[in-house]
Amino acid sequence: MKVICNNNEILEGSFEDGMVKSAFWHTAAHVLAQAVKRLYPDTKCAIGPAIENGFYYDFDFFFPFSEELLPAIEEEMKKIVKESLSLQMYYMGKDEALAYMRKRGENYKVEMIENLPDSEQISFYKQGEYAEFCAGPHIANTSHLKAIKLLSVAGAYWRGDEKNKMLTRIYGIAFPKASELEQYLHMINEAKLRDHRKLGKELGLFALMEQGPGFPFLLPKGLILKNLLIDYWRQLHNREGYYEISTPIILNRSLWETSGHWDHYRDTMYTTEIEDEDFAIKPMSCPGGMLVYQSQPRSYRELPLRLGELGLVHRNEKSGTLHGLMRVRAFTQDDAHIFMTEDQIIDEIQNVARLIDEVYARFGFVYTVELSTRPENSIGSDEDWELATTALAKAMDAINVPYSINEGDGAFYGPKLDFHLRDSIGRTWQCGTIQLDFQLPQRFGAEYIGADGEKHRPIMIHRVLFGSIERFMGILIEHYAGKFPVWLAPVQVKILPVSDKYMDYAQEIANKLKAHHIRLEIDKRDEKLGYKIREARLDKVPYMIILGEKELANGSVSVRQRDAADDNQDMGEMAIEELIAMLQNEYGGNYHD
RNA sequence: GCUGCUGUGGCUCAGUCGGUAGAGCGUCGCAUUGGUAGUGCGGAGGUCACGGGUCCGAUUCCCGUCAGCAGCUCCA
Repeated sequence: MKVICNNNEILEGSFEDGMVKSAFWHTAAHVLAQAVKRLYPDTKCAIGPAIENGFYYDFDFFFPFSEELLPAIEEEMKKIVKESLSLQMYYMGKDEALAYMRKRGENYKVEMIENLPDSEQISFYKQGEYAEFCAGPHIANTSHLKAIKLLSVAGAYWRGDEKNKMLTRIYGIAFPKASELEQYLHMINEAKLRDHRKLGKELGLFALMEQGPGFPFLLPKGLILKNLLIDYWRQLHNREGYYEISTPIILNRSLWETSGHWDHYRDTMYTTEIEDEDFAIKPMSCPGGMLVYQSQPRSYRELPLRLGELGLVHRNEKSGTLHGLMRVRAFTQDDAHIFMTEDQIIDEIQNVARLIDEVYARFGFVYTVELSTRPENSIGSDEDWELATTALAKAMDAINVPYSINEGDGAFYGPKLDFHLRDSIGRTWQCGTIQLDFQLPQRFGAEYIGADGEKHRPIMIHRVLFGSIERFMGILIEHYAGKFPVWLAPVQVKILPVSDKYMDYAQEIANKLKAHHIRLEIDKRDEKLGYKIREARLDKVPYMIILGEKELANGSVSVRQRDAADDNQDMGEMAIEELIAMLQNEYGGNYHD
């Protein structure tokens, strides 16, 4: 496939090549715009790039657009593909380009061109009657776009600013072959099957009720999962020299004014009144941690002082942002605040980064890291920000963890390292974060007595590993597609008696397993074995054991194991001790025992 | 919050071009004591999200509210 770049340079490559793929989808976006202009000439085109999976184009339609129009546009796109239009690349001066776009009434394009430097030669790409100013590259001919599918319609603000007009964004995907498109659509469908909202309901993990939008209910099995994560967390933090604390959920206004939240975070906080005084429900646990630090005089010998807290926080998130367990209004942050001297910064950041890496590795996650720098609406001096940002970068460099820079996305009190995990359809969610903070200790007047007998100001790290335990659970559900490893499975073993004649034996076996803290259920229903197996399989239970005449006579159990292919493997008959040893072996990380 | 779409028994979904609703699964009862992906029969269960309007009559049409879905903005 040929790709045409600026200066009319021609490159040759396959679709699998990232640059070619991007040119391919970018061209598809142009064809989408061309089709829309043919069908609805008065529509204004804004912007239409290639994205990670496919492409989109933002339009300003002169009528209310609805999804039902997509098939017609898709048909028009197919016509354009059949016309086998060659792409031509040429330059225009800024004035000429402006005149061209003004004449066509493309006010969004005009605005974009106006923002370019005066001297710049503006590259245009043209196929057939449709020309668009664009940095390229594009594929050389529309005929390669054999398989096109428009996927969805959504609103998107012009230039991504919610103060601007909302445009209509059309998402699509395209491939050189129909079979590749089919395969892609199949994959999307498979991914949807592991959506944590669907699985959470099917597996009885959590529930969302309209009586509490954004406030998830954890069902018995979901709470087992959460508690297992907490057990694991406590064990790690014990090992790492943290103290666990618990601070109040409601604290008074003056505390939030001191911390700066009242000024910087007010919209997201739930507030209340107690005897005519303003209070707020905590959106973060940091001020509480700060007060614990200050509850007694501190010596440099105590530093670094690591205070962990599983804090239940509430944030008034806008309704449109809520999403299953991933984005909620109440969640448990596995927070910790580390108070330390300046020369302990690098070590402590590295310790936390290693801890995050250890935790994510335990679940088999790959993650990406972003370093977020000073935002506009921030507090503190330039020097402090500079020092803090450099410290975070240095710490990551020292342990060889790659990261990208996210300009201006830091917390209002300091820069941060964010750790992102992926959900089943490729959306990434921030989980872990490490934030360095010089401001809070200052605002609260925190101190410690140094070796020199003088008072000094500590520096503070805010950090979370899971981030939100609820969000982390959501990601785990999708990551494992509900098939939790034995140590995390809410039910590890399901006992299936062949008939109620073997119920006593089932209870006897259950008692033996329970003595080893194995989580189990007995299917006591009056149903046939095949039916019980089917249901146990849908529950994605790692092991089922079958008890009937044969097992009773031999004092044994028959075991079936859930395997990766979502099938069940018959492991045959074994002694109960053998089963327990096997489970304990797989347990590895069970922190109950 | 914004744009678009959706809202029918516990779940998944039919249906009503306006005359107050149905299936499968689940649940309950009875029969069946069954050996590796659904035993048979029977019963219960819904003011069709909520409020208002139009109409002789609204679950169906219109408006509003709430909730959900996709995306945007924001964010753990």
